[in-house]
Formats: sequence, C-alpha cells, structure tokens
Amino acid sequence: MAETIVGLKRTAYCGTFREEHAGQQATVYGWVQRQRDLGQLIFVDLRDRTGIVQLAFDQNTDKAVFEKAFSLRSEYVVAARGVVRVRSSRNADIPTGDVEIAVEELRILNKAETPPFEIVENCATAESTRLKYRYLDLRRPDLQRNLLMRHRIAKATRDYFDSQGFIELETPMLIKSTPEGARDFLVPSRVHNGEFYALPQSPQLYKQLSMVAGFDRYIQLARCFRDEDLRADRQPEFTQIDMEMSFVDVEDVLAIGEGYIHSLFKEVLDVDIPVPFPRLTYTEAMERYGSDKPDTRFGMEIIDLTAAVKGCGFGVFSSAVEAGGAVRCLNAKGAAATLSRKEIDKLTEFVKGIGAKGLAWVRWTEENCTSSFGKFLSDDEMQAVLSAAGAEQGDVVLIVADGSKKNVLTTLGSLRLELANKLPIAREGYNVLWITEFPFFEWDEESNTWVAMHHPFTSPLDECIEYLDTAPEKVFAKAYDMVLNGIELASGSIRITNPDLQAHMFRALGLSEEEAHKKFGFLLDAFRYGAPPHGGMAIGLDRLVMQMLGAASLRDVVAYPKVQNMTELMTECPSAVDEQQLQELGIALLKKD
RNA sequence: GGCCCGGUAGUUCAGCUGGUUAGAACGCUAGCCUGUCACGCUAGAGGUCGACGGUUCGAGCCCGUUCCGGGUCGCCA
Repeated sequence: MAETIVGLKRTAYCGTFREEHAGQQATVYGWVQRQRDLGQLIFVDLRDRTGIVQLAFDQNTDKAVFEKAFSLRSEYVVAARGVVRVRSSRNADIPTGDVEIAVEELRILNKAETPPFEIVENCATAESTRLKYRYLDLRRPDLQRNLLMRHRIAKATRDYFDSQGFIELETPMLIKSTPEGARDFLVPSRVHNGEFYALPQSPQLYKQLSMVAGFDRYIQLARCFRDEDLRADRQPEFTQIDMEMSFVDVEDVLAIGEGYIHSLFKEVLDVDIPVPFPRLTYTEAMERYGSDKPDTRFGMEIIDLTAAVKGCGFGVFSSAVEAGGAVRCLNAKGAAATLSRKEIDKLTEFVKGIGAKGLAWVRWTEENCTSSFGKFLSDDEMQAVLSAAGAEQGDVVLIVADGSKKNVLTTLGSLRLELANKLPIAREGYNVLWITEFPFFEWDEESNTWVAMHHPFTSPLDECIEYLDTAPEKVFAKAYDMVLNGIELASGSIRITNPDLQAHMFRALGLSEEEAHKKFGFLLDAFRYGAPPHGGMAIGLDRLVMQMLGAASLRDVVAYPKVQNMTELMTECPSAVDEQQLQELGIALLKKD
C-alpha cells in the first residue's frame, strides 16, 4: 500500500549531495533508477530532475528497512531519510559519487509497473514508443535537460525584453480567420452556428493594434498554429517570441534583435555572438548562396560562368545564356578524391529531383581531368570555364544551366548544402546574420498575379514606392530575416502606417477596397485614429532552442509534440466527438466513402 | 497528394537460397552473494514475425492491399 509523505520534508534534491554534506541528516524524494542487491547490502540509485544519489541499506542495521529496500523496483516513487556519509568506494562517474545516504526510514509512495523502455540517457527505443509514453520519455535526463534549457531561454528572453522596456501582452487564441498564407485551424462557434473562430497563425494584427493602443513596445511568447504538414523542424503548434516596437525604422529593430541574441547566448551558453550581425540583401544572398537563409559557416559560394560559356560549343550552356538565364557553378575544392564518378551521378539525380534539368561537371584528379561536356568544347573554351571557376587539380566543378536564373541559383543553393553533408566540411559555432531587402512581390504561377511575399502590411523601401504600379519586380520591402546556421530563426518588417500607401498596396495586390475591409477592416479603422510608425519581428522559439541545444528534431525540445500525421501518440488526439457536441455546434459530418 | 526508408520477445536487433521447435543482448521473475554503482553468478518466463489476402507441399522471408512510424517534395503570406 502506498505510504504518505506526512512528516517528511525534503531537505535537498538528489543531485546536490557532496562530500561537504557528510554527517548531515537528509530527506530525499525520487524515482528508483536501479536497485543493486548484494545479499546483505542493497544499493539504490534514486533519481529526481537534478540527478542521482545512492541510497545504502544494510541488513544488519535495520531488518525492516532492508526488507522494504529489497522490494523496490524500477521507477518506484520513494522517500528516504538518513545520514549522508562518505562512501567506502567512490564513484567518479557521477557528481554525487563521493557520498551516499545511509537510510534510516524508507517510504514507498507509489509502486510502478515495469516501464516499456529504460529511463536512461541516449535511449535507443523507437521514438513512437517513447512518444506514446511521453511522461516516461520526459523523465530521461536528455529531455529533462532540454526542457530545463528551454525554460532558461524563455526566462532570459523575458528578462532581456523587459530590460529594454517591452511589456508582455496576451493576445487572444480565438480570432477571426483571415485565409492568407497558411491554412487556419478553425474552431466552431456554438453561440453562432455556422461561424468559426480561427486559432492564430501569429498575433500579427493584435500586436500592430497594440502599437496603435500606445503600448510602444510589446513582447509575447506566443503560441501559434498552422494547419500544414509537419517536418523535423515544423510542428502545427509552435511558440514565437513575438515583438513589436513603435517609432522605429529597420535599424532600431535589428539592433534590438542583435542585443537579444547576444545577451541570450552569453547568458545561457556563455557564447559571444559578435554584434552587429553581418548583413546580406536578399539579392546578394541568392546570388552568392542560392538561398535566402544561407549557412555561412562554410564558403563554396556560387560562381558565375555566364561570360565564360557565352557562345560556346555546348548547347546546354549557350542556349541557357541566350534564353536570358544563367550558367553557374560550385567549385568543391579538393573534393575529387571523395566525389567519385558514382557520387557525382548521385548528385545529378539529386538536382534533377529538385527540378534542375541536369548537372554538368568537371572532375580534375591527379591522373586526368574528365568532364561531362568536354567533347563539346574547344580547349580554349574549357580553359575559360576552369579559370572562371577557379578550378585547380583536386577540384570538382558542378555546373547548372537553365533559362531561369532563379532556378539555377536555388538548385545550386540546395546542392551546396547537399555537398556540405557529403564532404568533410567543418560547420561549427553559431553564425548569425540578417537577410534584408526582400522583394515585395512574388510572381505566382498559379494565379498569374503578383502576390505579397510577406503579409500585405509590410512597408516597401521608401525609394521603391514609385515602382509599385509600373514595375513590381523593382519593389523591395523593409523586411528582414535573422538566419542562424542556415535556419530561418526570425522574420519581421516595418509596417505600413500610411493609409494612402496601404490602399495603394491593396490595389497593387489585386485586393479590392471591399475585400480589404472585410478582412482587415478593424486594422484599417484603427490606423485612421493615429497609428505610430512601427515594426517588429517574430523569433521561432522552438527552432532557437533546437539550435542552441544542437537537437536534431523539434520533438526533442517540445514537451508534448505531434507526429507527422498530426496526431499526438499519447492522447491519440484528434478524436471523434459526441453527436450531441456536434449538434450544439450545428455541425453534420459528411459520410465517408 | 508524390517519392524514399522502416515495422520480428517489454526494448534494441539477428534470422542464410522459402524448409524441423524463430534466436541473441538488455530488461523482467526467482534463488545465491557484505561495497556495488551497466554489480556478479545460476535458473526461468516471455512471440498474432504490424494486419489482411495471394503464390507455394511449405511464408518471418516472395507478390498485392492496407495500417503505423520516420525523412523529404508539394504546402508552410
């Protein structure tokens, strides 16, 4: 039968005992990690969130206590009171290894069934099994550590923004659906049958309204929801460090972002991130790395071969140039030894898989210099290619040609990352940078219109406003992303606060005044009553924690994550609901085939 | 929705060219053991080979369907 804790008060957590505590009385609570029965001696490792302490039992000291210790099994919950003493044989492997507690009183607070997997660090058990018993998985030291770190990061975040005059506001979870961007999670209304709330994809509009309300600086660790498919770094619900500032321009927001990251890494990891962060415009990032979130921990930048191959004998190259496209390459320095012909063929399959027509290559080994296209080029032309690529013996040059320059760049961007994974390329430390001046519009092939690359309240750069109607491709935004080691960590912008400009933007996006008002009327109304210039950003807390911990999956830094098919294995949600619940909501389900 | 990978004891895995009663380690249970700390030693229990259907004299293995999990593309303003 389970015993109570009445009369026993914890004096210290298990992981805190040291030699200096020898001789003291101690009471500890925890879970049985392991029981070692030596006949007349029993040792028990007792675990709580701070670590492990050894409990010692001697048959000749107290028979009754010893019998109880004998009955202990893995994960039993116990209280133990006794005297801290120095061990006769110390264990250098754990922090409390110099001491043990000679137990005088033992209470079994709860028994436990044998767990489906061992509660140990680096558990090899399949993740799905661990997620089904997440409460046991979370007992493991790895996840305890991760979530403790997450707590410290959240705490440091609130402290930093508080120190800078930000105040935390809670914005609603039941909000108006604005079907832009990602799919909304909908919540049916009981009082208004046939109508729905949406869960927020972000508190974007509320934080802007809070600026109109005069709070000046806002911060929230905001839960956000997007009904889109999962990835290793994407959950349907996630947490954003959402912030907004009044009376600022781009520089002010970036300075706060830099101050935050710098102080966070210093405090939590004791790492110095140099400020200010390097900056790349979107255009530069695409040209040099083929990505708007480049991993700048290594080089291997994209090289332009267009001039070198113009009018050459290889049709794939010359026709790409003639079509107004591009011919560009990566030079994998010294990779000839690692990248066999077969490996290069795999890379060709890789780029085809992401939409490229093919991959041309040169492999320059000690013995010879072979290529996929040499026979189409004169010696001079080949020389021009090699020299433009900066190729030397030992290099592999990988070339992509296409009528669309953007395709060439994004293909090489992906290939660059693929190569970094295959080759022994060192990627260490934390490399943070800003990507600025994003294009305002993006051409949408499906609808054949220009659509906003960010939300429609993003302000264009002042000097671009004149091109709004005439040349959308020349309009760039006061939008910026923070990139950490190739991961998009944060995204933000300066917002439009000029009603005329806002109306202009809606027109440019093909949104009628009526539609705009139906969707965002409350915001546009608010802006008529004195909106301060403002801007901000949102930092992905989950991804930030993941990066700071070096975790491989978001599921390692989220306490109760969902799996790929959007279910939660522990509670098995989502689930069917009662007919009565549906009736109250005025919902009838379609019959499934 | 597409593509790729996986599913055998509680857990991690092995299982040959389709062939007798599906194995190992850890864990679990019991016994022995006074300084262990991944304690040791001895013995034991434990299986719908994800499910369904097919081929075959015979299927863990081959074929089809399906379920579950992972990665990825689409998607994620």
